[in-house]
Amino acid sequence: MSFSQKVLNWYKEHKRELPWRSTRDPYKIWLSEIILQQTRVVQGTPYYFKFIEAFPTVQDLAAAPEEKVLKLWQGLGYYSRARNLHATAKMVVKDFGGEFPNSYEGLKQLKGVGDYTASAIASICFDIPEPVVDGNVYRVLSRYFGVELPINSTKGTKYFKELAREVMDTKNIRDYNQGIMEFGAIQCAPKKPYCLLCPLNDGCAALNENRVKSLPVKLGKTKLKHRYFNYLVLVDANQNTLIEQRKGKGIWQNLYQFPLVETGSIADHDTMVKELQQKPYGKNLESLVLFNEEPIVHKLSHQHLHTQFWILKPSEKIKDGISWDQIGSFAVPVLIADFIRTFKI
DNA sequence: AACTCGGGGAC
DNA sequence: GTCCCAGAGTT
Repeated sequence: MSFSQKVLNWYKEHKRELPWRSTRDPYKIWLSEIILQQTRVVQGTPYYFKFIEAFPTVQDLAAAPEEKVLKLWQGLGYYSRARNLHATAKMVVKDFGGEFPNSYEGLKQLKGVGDYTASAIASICFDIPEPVVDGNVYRVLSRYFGVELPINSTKGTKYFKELAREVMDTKNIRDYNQGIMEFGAIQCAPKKPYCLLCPLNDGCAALNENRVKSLPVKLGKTKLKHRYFNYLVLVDANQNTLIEQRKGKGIWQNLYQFPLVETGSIADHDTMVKELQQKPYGKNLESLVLFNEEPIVHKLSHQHLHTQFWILKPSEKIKDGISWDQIGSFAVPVLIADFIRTFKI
């Protein structure tokens, strides 16, 4: 039996019933694929339901303000996905009459839709024989065919895409593509796959050569940066506070946060007093109190954010502030959301 | 080709 | 602590 036929048989037997598996609606498939980029199914699924409920159609999504899209996306990470999601919805409505492109090349031109996602939508919605190559597929192919090229190298990326194209089932591309990803997620798992009862074990190069543990090969990660954040939590006599929107490049673009002072190391009280001289509200303070004695270390992929929250009581009322109970309506990073949850005025 | 961009779960 | 997740975009 062929590789692809074994994958298809396994999939038929073991596939999970997922909410986007029962439709060919390009809007729903596209939404699910964007949500699931670098995201586990269990983490993304609640967001899929939230978005479908808030925006049943691409027109609804396109008509929404970006802030509402970001608020719904809050907690899922990689927020450029949400911004691109919204931009693409607007483009589909404005330029394409509300219809998604029905070709691989057309789909790839959408913001946030790259090689993988274009192949996924094309195959799942339109039965176009394009192979998907996600993290699961890299793992399955590298093990079964014993490929040692790094999956995140230029040569590796090209090689695996060609290999995936050679072994795919063009007649059942919709099920095959989802099948090989599901197989990688459940059977050919990253750690301790149960090869003993794997239906592909006899032809698996990695298993036969005892290389399962060392495949796939991946190039080294870039190293960690440490940053020191000091958030200024203003609370005036009216229970108003100040927030601002992150602009420009970097993390959390377009999300909200408290005014931020970034320092080169952990800041003490004196340092903050000096820093505050530069702020319009920082010169006349009734009090400046550090909320968390031990810095909170918020961990991102490539950065650790050592964070202190400073509670400021200004002598005068804040202008351009918001009342504290409005704060929940803004999209904020998890770091800020966690603080808001624990801090009671 | 290397870097950036989040958060969470499994181990 | 480490690794990885239905990757894409920028430099």
